Amino acid sequence: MSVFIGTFENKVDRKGRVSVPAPFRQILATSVFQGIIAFRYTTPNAMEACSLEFMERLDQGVSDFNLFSDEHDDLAFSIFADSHQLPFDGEGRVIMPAPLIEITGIDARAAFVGKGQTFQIWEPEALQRRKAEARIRTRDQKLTLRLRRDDGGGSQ
Amino acid sequence: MSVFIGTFENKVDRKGRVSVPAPFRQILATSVFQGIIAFRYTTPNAMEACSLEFMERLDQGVSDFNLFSDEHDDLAFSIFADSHQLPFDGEGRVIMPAPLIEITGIDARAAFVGKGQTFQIWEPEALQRRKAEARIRTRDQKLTLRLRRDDGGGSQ
DNA sequence: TGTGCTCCCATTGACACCCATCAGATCCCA
DNA sequence: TGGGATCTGATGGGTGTCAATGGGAGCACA
Repeated sequence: MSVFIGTFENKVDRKGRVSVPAPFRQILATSVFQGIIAFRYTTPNAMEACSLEFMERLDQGVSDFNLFSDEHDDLAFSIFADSHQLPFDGEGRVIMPAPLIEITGIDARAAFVGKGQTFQIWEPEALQRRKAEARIRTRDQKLTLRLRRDDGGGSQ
Repeated sequence: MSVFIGTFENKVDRKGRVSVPAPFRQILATSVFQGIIAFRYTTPNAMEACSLEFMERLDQGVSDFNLFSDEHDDLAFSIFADSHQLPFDGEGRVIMPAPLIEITGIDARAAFVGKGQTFQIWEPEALQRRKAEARIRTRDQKLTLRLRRDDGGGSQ
């Protein structure tokens, strides 16, 4: 197992803790950092999450721009500055940081959505709406899945 | 753990001391010099910071991003001359040097912003403005994150 | 003698760690 | 094939520990 697959909905307790789904934790088991990195990216109402290793590879990608260049600054800000390192507790839970709760509107429950090398965390109802939209759009546009020629480094 | 991630806002006490966030300190724990190097670079209203080791790599020009190779003298002037070596006290705090306070406009609070291999220290409100800018600009320019083609070590 | 800095100690509040319970799935065996 | 035993994952809650902060005592240097 190496990719995040499936959707799981878990409870957020009054301390702000959520269990990261066991299948996801299993994928992260080999990571040096026992936990997840959560950050905001383009999708509104959702936060992205990944392993620390994935983040480090992003960093190297960013560094291919010149360090201290404007592009690097902007990207570093958008990604690293608004990232949160969330360690697992003994039971595989993480604490939802306040800023991310605000962005996502997560309250009593959180939905974990696999996206391959990363996953997202949603407020369940917002996720439902998003899924409905996606269904309609794919039907209308008759989008089909295309397998990508395998070359290793997929982007996001 | 090897990259500076996240934003942390701490108080500056009347002696000019600030706690360096614990996660950052942990990354610096293996450094020979127990403290941080703070210096001014192009970003107005902010100071850059890193470990002593990172500074040495800059100096040798062996950093991954072959940085300023032509302009080493300029680099030496703009960075090394205005660098400050700030040791931790017993509680992991550093003292903000007057010149850097002046540049950044830091007063009662200071925000530590992870940028991967380095981090920045900001006056919190100036940081908010900068973050908003960065977000707009990355969206407008459609800058996207790219994973560097994986050089072997790819875990997950 | 005064100023500035470095240790050192006290306080506090958050959260990391620990343990208990509960629900669902699987297995075992009569 | 049905019922109990077992296991794992999800959830709830208590408490000790540590990070952040404030302040004071001692020391160096002017």
